[in-house]
Amino acid sequence: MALKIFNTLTKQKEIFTPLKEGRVGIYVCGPTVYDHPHIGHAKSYISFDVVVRYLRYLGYKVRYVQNITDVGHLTDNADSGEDKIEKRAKLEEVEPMELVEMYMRSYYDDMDRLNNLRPDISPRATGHIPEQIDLVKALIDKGFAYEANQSVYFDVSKFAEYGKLSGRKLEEQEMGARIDINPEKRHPADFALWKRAETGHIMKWNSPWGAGFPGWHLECSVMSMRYLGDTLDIHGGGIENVFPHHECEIAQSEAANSLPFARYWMHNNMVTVDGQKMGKSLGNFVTLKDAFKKFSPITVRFFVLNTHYRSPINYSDEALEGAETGRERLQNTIRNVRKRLISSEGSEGEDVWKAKLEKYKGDFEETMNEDFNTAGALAVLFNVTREVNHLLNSVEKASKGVLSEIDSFYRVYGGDILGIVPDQSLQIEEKEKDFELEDSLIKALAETRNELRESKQWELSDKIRDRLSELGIVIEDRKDEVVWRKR
RNA sequence: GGCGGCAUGGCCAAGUGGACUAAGGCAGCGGAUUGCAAAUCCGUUAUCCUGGGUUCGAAUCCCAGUGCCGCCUCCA
Repeated sequence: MALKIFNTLTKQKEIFTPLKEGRVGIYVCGPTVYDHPHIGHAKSYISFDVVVRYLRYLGYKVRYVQNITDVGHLTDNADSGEDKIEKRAKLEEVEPMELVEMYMRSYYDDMDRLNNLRPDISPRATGHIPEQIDLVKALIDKGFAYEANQSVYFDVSKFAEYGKLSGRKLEEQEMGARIDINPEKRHPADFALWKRAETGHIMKWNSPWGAGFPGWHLECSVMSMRYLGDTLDIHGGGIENVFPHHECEIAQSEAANSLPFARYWMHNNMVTVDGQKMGKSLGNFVTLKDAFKKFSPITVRFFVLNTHYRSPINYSDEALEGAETGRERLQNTIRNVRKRLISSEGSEGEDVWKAKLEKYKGDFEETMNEDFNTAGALAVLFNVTREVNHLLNSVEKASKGVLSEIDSFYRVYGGDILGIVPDQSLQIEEKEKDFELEDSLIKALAETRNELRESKQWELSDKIRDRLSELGIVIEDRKDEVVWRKR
């Protein structure tokens, strides 16, 4: 059983083998930090977070690089228009780098809440200007690029394989269909490597061609190769970047050093809202901060993982509510296991459960090995949960041995790999001072209520339960205990 | 105009030639449990967009049609 990855380059699932045994270098296109992250970022970065987590689970030493674009991304298209950062900075009356800091923090803040692990390296485009200039020089020297009026363009006609990722042929494209053809270019499909800074442009650097700034595609080539070598194992990003962004990355990288740029190209599909693509420029995007007001970040994560990364998902309150209920069910069982663990003892039945869980591990790996089928992986978790609930409801008490086997299963498969099971949910909660007070108060009420129940004073005992329910506290009368939880 | 993708129960969503008499979640219904609830468990709800074809056998492959979506401007 081996991990298979759908490679956009070959349009099929391939068995994954890294270039260097035991090590994986992965580069994922990061955000342009000029606004708060939205639900689309969540899908993309949760998907790749799980890819990285699963590769690590399989034993690979992974280096995960995800850039921060803080210059060169223009409003109209890759080669014209205003710099997005500069434009927004003017609007908010701050320095461009101040804006970048602001939204970079916002980005990491949201990603942390989604329980995405931080990349190992988060290089910034502005921190790699000399390297980018070097690559442009190399491309000019090799005849793949030309200077025109202090800008430098990549000559796509010189790179025979241009189009191999996206399946596009230059002659079939309707050039200038949607954007004006830039007269500086020899061929309309040529793309900017370096742009001259027009008067008033703030973010600019000196170069052999005059003051200017790097083209958008350039940073990814430069930074990925700098930290992962000339050939990456995996390059990931959103499907909308296949063309032109990734196609251009391949062209400039492979033209420069005549080596394959990336061995596996992975692209995640898009998030739609009401069936329509969500885009920054369309204005219909849902920011994560808004989503988090209604749903917990882990619910958003669950929602994303419930669909394969290459399928689109439609964001709606109904769908998120469904995800929330499902996630809570899972969480409840895990909490119950952890609660029982504290007071349990012995090890009866441990072997039986080890064998059971072994089977589920097999199921989990089998489905994840099929191009990271996280929806299938969640199904395995629910199948385990059904069986665990049986155990929890049975008359004989589960032993400590069994419960800790189950707990570690959830920690590894629900926690380490899928990231939807908080590490220490119970312990953290119980360490909080407020929690202790809250717990004693509710338990005091529950005791009183139980006395009322014993004397069959249903009206009063129900009133207590209803009042607590109004406050978001759910009371469950189990056979031998009363438990409470927040809704 | 060119390129690509998708269409599975009320909703979401796996599965992509034989163990599918189609996973899992949400919602519903019936039952167990409960003083009533909650939680949990059990049962129940699909022949896979339409029409052809290939095959011993198709949700899964091919052809045609219909519908939806993405890319060819920036976007994760």
